[in-house]
Amino acid sequence: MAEMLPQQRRRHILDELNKYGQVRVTELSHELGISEMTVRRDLNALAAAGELVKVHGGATREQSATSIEPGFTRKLGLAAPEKEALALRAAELIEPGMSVALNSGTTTYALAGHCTGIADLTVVTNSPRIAEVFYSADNPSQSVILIGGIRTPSDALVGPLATAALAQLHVDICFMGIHGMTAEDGFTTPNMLEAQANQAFMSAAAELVVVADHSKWGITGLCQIAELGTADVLITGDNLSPEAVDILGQSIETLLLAPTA
Amino acid sequence: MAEMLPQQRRRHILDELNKYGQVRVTELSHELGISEMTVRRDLNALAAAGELVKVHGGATREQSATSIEPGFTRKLGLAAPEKEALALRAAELIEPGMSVALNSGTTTYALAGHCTGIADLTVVTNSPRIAEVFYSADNPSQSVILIGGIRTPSDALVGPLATAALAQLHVDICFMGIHGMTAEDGFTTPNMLEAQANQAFMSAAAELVVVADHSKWGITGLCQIAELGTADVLITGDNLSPEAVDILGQSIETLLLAPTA
DNA sequence: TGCTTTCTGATCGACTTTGAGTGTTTTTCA
DNA sequence: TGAAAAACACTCAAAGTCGATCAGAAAGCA
Repeated sequence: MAEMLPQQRRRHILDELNKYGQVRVTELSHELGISEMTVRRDLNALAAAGELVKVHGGATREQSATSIEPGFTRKLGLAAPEKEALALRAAELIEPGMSVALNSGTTTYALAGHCTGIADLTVVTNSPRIAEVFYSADNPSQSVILIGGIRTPSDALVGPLATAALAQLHVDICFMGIHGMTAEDGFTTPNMLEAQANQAFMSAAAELVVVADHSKWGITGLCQIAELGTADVLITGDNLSPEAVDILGQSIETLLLAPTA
Repeated sequence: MAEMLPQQRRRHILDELNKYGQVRVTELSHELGISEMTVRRDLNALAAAGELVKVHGGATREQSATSIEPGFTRKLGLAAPEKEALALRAAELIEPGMSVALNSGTTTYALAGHCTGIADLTVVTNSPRIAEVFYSADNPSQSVILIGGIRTPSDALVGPLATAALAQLHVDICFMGIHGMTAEDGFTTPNMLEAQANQAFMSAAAELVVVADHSKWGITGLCQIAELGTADVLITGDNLSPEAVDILGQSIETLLLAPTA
């Protein structure tokens, strides 16, 4: 191997990494004809730049999508206390015997955990993860309908199959988690197909309850699901700014503020 | 297997776990070419990180260990070697670019583990667990359609929603696991709704491949799915009795016997 | 040329990983 | 129930890896 500029050398390391998914210090040292110390220095620089992840013996590519989805589990941990409060407040709206729809989201996921004890519940959801909560609880008086479709990264089943299935169903109440809400743009989500599925949820429900923690206010996602006024009830945290509460109060009939402290 | 960095090794363990739902210390040791002690250390580290749950002999996914799911996981363990052999044989029938249907079952679950690497695959299934295998693998060239419905104890989504969804779809090939088969009653299953869903799978597929280990022969479930002759291909173990092979050969065009030893 | 800056390689003590030995615990099966 | 087999955890020595440090080499600049 001819002499290489440091820049080329690092480029080469990244190429190797892309080719094999891993590089080891000893191999690079031998292959490039440089000392292990220099290889380590290169790896350190590349790691600092976020190009790779150092591990004992060498380095690997960052993405670890295969292990645990950070998208869902981690997000649940973030605003967990407030989400729990919203979920508790939402669960109070559910009576035994009702049919309930839960779209996919971390707040509705938290809500699901509080619903497994309610008798004679029929649950409709497009989230395999939420369905799993009820499967595990195995409450014989409950029935769970999982809507089919293709899965988005945020664990929602969407697409033609999902909307077609929802068109056939009618539920008493739909709890809907969203990604953003503003006075102008209403409820929004970053995923177009999810927005479509959520609209199908709305059509299938006699009553629409939107659950959204205070951090959702002021955020506009790519796609509008509905105007603010479409929701019959909005459940949010009592740490929402008074101005926001004021604006929301004008559009939405019932505003429930869950205690967050 | 090339030398692996510890980090990669652990990821590999998690991949195996996602594919098969369980891993064994001895198998991993042999497969990765490392001592059992090192495998145990890896499992301990992964268990400490909450990525899996250690059990005697190996490790399982958190889900199946905490939630009571005797129907599925245990059954997989029983005839695992033969099921694996069938799955391998079945996977050979799949070409890149195909659309494939997998009904719910332990054999098709095993098959799913061998399909995650096939490019441009479209997978249709009514098993959340099988869908999860593909979600975890996260192969960007594959798309997974999960059929909706209500869930049976054996992890199948069935009912009107399921059959309606399948009526809209057409796949090149359907792999179907069954519970019993005899000359008189054909392929059978104990669950009526599952039988119905399986018939919908058949209608949606250009080619029907039934996968059934030798223990299924002579068993009649409550509900007939189809006559023996309906299957284009039957994949079973070579430890099936010669008489059964003879009878099956008369009804079914192609009989594939997977080596079980 | 002489000076500074940057890069490099060797050394070395500290740390990590690994597999084998050994005794204990768990499981299996008669 | 009890013995054999399998799986387990603990420990230790060897091998491998790491980063701090320092001296020399190379490159940039006046």
